[in-house]
Amino acid sequence: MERVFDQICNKLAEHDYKLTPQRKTIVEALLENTENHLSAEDLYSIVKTKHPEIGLATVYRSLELLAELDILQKMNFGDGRSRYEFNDDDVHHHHHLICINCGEVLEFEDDLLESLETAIAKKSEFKITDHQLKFYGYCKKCQ
Amino acid sequence: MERVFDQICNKLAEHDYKLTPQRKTIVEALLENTENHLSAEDLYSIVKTKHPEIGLATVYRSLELLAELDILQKMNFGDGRSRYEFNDDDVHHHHHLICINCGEVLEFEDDLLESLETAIAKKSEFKITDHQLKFYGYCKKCQ
DNA sequence: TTTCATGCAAAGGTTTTGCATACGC
DNA sequence: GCGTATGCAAAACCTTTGCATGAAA
Repeated sequence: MERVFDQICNKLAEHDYKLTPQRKTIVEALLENTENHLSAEDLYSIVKTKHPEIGLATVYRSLELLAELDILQKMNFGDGRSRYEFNDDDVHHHHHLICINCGEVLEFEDDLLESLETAIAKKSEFKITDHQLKFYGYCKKCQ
Repeated sequence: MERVFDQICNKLAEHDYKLTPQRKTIVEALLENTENHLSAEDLYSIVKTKHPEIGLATVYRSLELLAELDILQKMNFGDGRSRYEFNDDDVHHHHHLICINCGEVLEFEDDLLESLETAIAKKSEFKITDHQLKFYGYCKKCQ
């Protein structure tokens, strides 16, 4: 956990950004909720408990910055707000199962897409940097 | 083309909805721009040329209805607005290549995911109804 | 008539922006 | 001090909603 945190600090420093207390608190909140797919507003209320004077704009600006640096991935599950999670480049991608009834989001691991990706890249002449796979359906409870 | 149009009328009728002139014009605009991944606003300005008194709310309501009936699929390419395209249930799914520089969207066909889908469904106890796969990268021009 | 769809305007929700202040090197 | 980051408020943007009008069965 600490190592992840240090990596993030380094990546910020590499690009001449500072790890301000606000940014630090936001990253911590994300690290403590890796399974929750938090929105900006979610993070805002978590961070506010430790740092009551923080502004929502700072949360948005920090998230934008972290996504810019590929530390976070900005996701959209179709509920009108963006959600953020860590972007584990070195680890295999994981994907999402989204319940269209209750909104629950499950994750699953898969590396089947790597070969598909190279095939598509060749055919389309796209230089692919990332992919995102979502399955929609009904979770166990909602069927 | 005409057949597609009739199918849509039938599907509306099945569910006791009328094919009003506004809805008809919207469907026509979508049929004439199947490769363009139109947003509500895009459609609004297209439809306005043929039907100047139409309201933006009507466009949104029609799109919502058509998506509800699974005639359209509401998509999100990460630019803050929803885009709509026909949902060819009988045809194999197609997926999207999105250029993160210029925003161009290419489509590609693939049926590799069907087997993955059934495997995931079994493991997760989700009843999967749909999936969506997006590749992000740089298009030929932007590399 | 009765119902459903529309147009307009207003409201809602999320995200961005402007600007003065505060912070850290 | 100087440049960057912050907080606050306002604005921007997309989408939804309320309501009176209008069309169709």
